[in-house]
Amino acid sequence: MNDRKRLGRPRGFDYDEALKQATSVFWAKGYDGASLRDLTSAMGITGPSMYASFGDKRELYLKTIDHYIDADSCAPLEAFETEESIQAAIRGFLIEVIRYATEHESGAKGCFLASSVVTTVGQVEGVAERVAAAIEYAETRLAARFDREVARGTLPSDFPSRERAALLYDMRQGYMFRARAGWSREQMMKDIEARVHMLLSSD
Amino acid sequence: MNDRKRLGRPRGFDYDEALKQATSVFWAKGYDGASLRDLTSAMGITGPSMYASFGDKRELYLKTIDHYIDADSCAPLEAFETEESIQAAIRGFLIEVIRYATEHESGAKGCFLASSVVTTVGQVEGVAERVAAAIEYAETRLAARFDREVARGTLPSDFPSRERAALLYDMRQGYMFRARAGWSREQMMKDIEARVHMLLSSD
DNA sequence: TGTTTTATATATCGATCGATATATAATCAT
DNA sequence: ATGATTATATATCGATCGATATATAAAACA
Repeated sequence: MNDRKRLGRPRGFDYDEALKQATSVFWAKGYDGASLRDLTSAMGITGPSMYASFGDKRELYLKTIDHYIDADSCAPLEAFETEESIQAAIRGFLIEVIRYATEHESGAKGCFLASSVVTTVGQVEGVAERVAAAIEYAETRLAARFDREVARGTLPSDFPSRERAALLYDMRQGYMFRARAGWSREQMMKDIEARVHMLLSSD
Repeated sequence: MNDRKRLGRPRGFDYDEALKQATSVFWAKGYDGASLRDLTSAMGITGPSMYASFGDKRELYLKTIDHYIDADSCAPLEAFETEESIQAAIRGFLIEVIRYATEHESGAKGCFLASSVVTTVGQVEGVAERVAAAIEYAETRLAARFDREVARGTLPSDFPSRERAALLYDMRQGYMFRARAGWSREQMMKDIEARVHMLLSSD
């Protein structure tokens, strides 16, 4: 169906890279605060190219959200899934969350979804369901590892996986919010061990 | 110094009520998304009256944030401080948070700070320190009651009050985020009891 | 009553907004 | 080479943005 070579003049910029730059602008300035001039300037393309490749401003915005969910916020989840013990997994997740919240390459603090996109729910059609899906997706992956530990016998058979996954995700949201308010990495790293312990407590 | 009667024509609108309406508009549309026409229309005043009474758009925005922190988000904290037992206090706090997140009179979901203001950190001068102060204020009040319970002997002497207060606040942020994404009151009420228990766990 | 002071109402400012019409450039198909 | 197709560049559209100049209305002071 889709040949590698398409008809007509090929585009002179990298689609995903442009989307990434647009994400940074939306992240830093918000949906309405990001003007088309801000966006196209950061993307390195002209207005008409943006409209031709991405649709209008709203469609570009939704594409940045989808791209972000797919590609940008996975390090904590991957740490959670690959660390050897469940303790190390939780610790790794929280450390990566804090690192991400405070040291993102774009210079923005927090999380695109939690710090910017959340404002446009109810204002930009299509946003609410994407945010809800992102929560559901992350919690499912978190709960899955807890379930695997239960199956392996390293967690008790009545361990409330889904409940603890939700709590872990709430901790993530808390860190994102604090980072946005200017909290430092060091401030947030302090009670990680206590949180690891609490997330695994049986009683 | 300030006589009750001031010189000149008295203003024809209620200052705090206008501020409250402005808050709703900023909450629903964000800082840049809220136009002066949106704002003045909701406030029931004309443009020049807004500028005369509140300054410019940015100053109005900061005033809505201050007013919101002072007056609008206290129900959960008050429940936390007035309930008889510490268990009931935590339960009451979480229930009030969920109610607030899903049933605010303005129709907006979530929390003004967590769902809108957070986007404008780094964009509108004066916002970051206000958000940080709001976190600090809430956590201090939460930790204070834990400390009181320790003093009363209803919590162990090594109970980590500040740490648990922070976790309780993170739960709040999680609920606000979920509410913004469209989660229902019922969905969020499910694991309250488990959370009450976990927040008080000693081991 | 007249002066001063503050608030409101009308009208409108220049700047910027998102979006596009038009023309040109670069590729594939024939 | 020629036509079809897609991307880019320039210029600019009407609408709306935040903000204000001017004139009028309503109060306290003299």
